[in-house]
Amino acid sequence: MNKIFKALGDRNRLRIVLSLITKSELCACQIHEWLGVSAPTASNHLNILIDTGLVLSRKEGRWVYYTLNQEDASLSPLFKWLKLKLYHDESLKFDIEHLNEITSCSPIILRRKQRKRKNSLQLN
Amino acid sequence: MNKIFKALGDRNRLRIVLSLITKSELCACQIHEWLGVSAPTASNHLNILIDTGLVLSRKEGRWVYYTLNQEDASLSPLFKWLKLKLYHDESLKFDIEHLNEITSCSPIILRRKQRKRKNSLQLN
DNA sequence: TTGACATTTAGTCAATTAACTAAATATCTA
DNA sequence: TAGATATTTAGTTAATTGACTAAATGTCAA
Repeated sequence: MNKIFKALGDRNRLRIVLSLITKSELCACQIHEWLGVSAPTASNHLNILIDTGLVLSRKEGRWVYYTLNQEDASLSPLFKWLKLKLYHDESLKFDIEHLNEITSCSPIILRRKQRKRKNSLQLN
Repeated sequence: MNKIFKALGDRNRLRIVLSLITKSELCACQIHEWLGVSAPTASNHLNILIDTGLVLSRKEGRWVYYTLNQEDASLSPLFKWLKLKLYHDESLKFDIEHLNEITSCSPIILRRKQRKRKNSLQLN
């Protein structure tokens, strides 16, 4: 149980779980983009969440997709509480709304944009 | 919300909350004795729990008593989940059972015992 | 009123953690 | 098959944290 709280005690890992409550499935690059951290950092957080059993992953070629672990029934009261809290917290709702911009296109298109941005930064 | 998880992410603070789920009210010295940490360390943890709103305190002369914050209704699903988890976790139940030895006498008697122990250690 | 005593505050220190970059791995596609 | 690309692993570093001791605060009781 302590492991679960330790996992959710980090702001970015809590944000990942909240994003999966509202979006049900996201790929690594979407999460990394949304959190605003490097890909390795996001990967590390995701692995910690998987280790605690809060999150499940599914590999599809080069892409990895993440969902909440709905299979573990003992977690559902916790997820329910998180959902409730999310609805009542304006700043969290605002944070989550930015997800829509990222999920409005497919991960492939998102990645193309990310590369473009990176290249234009190198020109400066 | 993140503050709450940060608070419960520490093993000793989670133990305090679990002890208050089973004992409803405990004084600072009982908690300090049970956790097995110094009085200042226990005091610090208790203040963090009060700051998050998870715990309430009541001062009675030199003694300070702590309870769960049952006034905040939004916390009750969380406490309910903790209680459920506690019942299903053998190692936690075992840990909590040691509380009975500490709460089997009044805080005043407990303190007398603590002082006795400390004095006998200084003789060595 | 003085000394004992429950708790808190202040200050220090070692361990943990979360971030980053660089490099490795694995998979797709031209 | 070679190069591009999505993700992970390794290694480094700065910031945070949780523990301790010493000293301060506030309360009781002789």
